Amino acid sequence: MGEALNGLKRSYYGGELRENHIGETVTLMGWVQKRRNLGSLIFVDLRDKSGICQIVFDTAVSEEAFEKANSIRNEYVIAITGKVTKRESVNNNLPSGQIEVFADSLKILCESDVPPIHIDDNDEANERTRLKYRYLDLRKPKMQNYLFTRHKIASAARRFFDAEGFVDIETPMLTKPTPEGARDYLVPSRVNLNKFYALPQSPQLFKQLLMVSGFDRYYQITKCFRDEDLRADRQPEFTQIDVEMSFVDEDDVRAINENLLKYIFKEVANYDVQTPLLKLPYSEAMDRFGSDKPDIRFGFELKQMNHLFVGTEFKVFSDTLASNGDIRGININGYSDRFSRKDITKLEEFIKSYGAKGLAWIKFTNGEMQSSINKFLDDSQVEAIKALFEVGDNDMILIVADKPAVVYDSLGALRCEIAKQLNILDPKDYKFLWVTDFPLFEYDEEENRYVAKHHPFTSPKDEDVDKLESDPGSCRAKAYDIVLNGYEIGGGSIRIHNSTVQERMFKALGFTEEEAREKFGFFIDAFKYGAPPHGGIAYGLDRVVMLVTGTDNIRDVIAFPKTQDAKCLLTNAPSVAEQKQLDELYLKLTPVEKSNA
RNA sequence: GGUCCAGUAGUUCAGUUGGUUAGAACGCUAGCCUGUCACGCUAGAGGUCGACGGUUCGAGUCCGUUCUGGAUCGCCA
Repeated sequence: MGEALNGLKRSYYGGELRENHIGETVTLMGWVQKRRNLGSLIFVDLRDKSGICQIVFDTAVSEEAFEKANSIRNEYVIAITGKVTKRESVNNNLPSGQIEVFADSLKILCESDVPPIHIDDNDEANERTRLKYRYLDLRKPKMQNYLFTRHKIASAARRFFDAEGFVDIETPMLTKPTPEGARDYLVPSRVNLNKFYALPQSPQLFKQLLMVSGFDRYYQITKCFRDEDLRADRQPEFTQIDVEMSFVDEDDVRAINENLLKYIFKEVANYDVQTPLLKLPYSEAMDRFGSDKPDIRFGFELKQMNHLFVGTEFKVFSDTLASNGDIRGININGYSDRFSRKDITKLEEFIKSYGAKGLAWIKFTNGEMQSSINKFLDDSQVEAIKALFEVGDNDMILIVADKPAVVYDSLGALRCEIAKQLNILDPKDYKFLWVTDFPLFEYDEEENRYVAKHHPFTSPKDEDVDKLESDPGSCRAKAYDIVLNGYEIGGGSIRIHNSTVQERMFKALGFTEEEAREKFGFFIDAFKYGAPPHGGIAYGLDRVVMLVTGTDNIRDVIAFPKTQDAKCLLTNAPSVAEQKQLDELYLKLTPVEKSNA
């Protein structure tokens, strides 16, 4: 049982006390980090959100108070009143280590069971345990710092947008299922039997309608939901900084967002973002880095080698060329000695997960060349390769031959994997860039049709509008992604604001007129009543926080995250619904063999 | 849907070729201790080795199934 406050007021956060407070009588409240009992002297490390402050109980207090101090344990919630004193022995590891508080009185506000995890940044408890007791895990200073940083980023963004005349407008959480894109989370409607809302994958349509309504500049920091498989950087519900502007083109949107990033990174990380940011067309990003979200903190760029192997005896390469495939390599320049044959075999295993069938290699060490394809290389080829990759000593060329998509995927991932293994990535080195000029469509092999690469409301480049019907594959979009250190932290586009072009777009995507009407009729209609040219962007807030805090786990920056199975280990959601609820919704469950109950 | 990794005390881990009573550190409990801050010293408690099944005289260890968590490919307009 805990004692009541009875009007007692906290006068300071303990971690904020310094030498200038010496002599003051203070009241502190917080959690017991640690008690050290030396017999007739007890030290207590008191923790609150500001940090740690050492409290001392000695024989000057009443015997009763001393006994009480002796009874406290880790994670008890206590309030103490006492005098700030210069320490006899200082602790330079503690910001408040010059002082301590000699306690006169102690209230135990709440006792605590022995916690299942240690409240300490160095605690290495299994994530399962941490998530089950998330409220304890979040007591760790490191975890608190993640969420404080998250708050600072969101808060800086709001200040920036407010100053620039953007309006924060909420859009519905219960909305219309969207046929394109990710799987929706569906919500049954009780008063409209057999009908469903979907949770928004993004406020896309609503923010565009707000532009039609004339709000001119909109932003919202809001949850979005996608029922897809999770990853270390992907959660089923995540937070988007959503932005839309009227009467703008691509450069206008990019310019204001560069200022936003400059402001946030200065405020939160004291980092100066150099603007204007690098702009890389999609085709160049793929060509040089094999990725549309390249990490440009290091080189190892891809080079096409097809012309060097025309007429080669090496069957893998000749077959690749015969089937319009691609042969590309990367030069791991200066690190050849860091990779044994065994290491290269592991790299080969790595790229196989991306569909590549093998990895050819050429090492140049101490003036000598070793290679897995030695017998297929003549002197002129070797010279050409040296020239192409500007080979110096201690270089290693890694080569993949396959369908272009496989070559891009595997080598793009490989250069990042190798940089990671070499430990040459500085997380505090923020390398931003825009990737621009995305293809408008990509071909979906399964559905046998073109699908929108970004979304169906993305405007084609002006010069490509005429190719919507004749050559959709070559249409480029007024779309841009903002990329930071290999992560896509945001993406956006100029939207279609012309209902005729919008209808042509739906047609190109294979929608019949009826389908387009049924799904997006309200949207097409809206654009018949005067829609301004508009465009915007959306950031993944969680990813931005990850990059600023330097964690590679998105769950670290979300207070109550889900597991890979989209479960919440704390609340045990999702769970079985009560029959009464199902009956009200006229929902009937299909028995499944594997019960998750 | 596929591939890979992990699961042993509250926590993190060790556990040899299958062999006696499954160990360590931290944490916890009790006692002692006036300058600790990774306090120290003494004593002690604490285990369904994720679960089920199999092989064996004998299984933490081998085999199968399954559950849980993680990484990743597909997927994520």
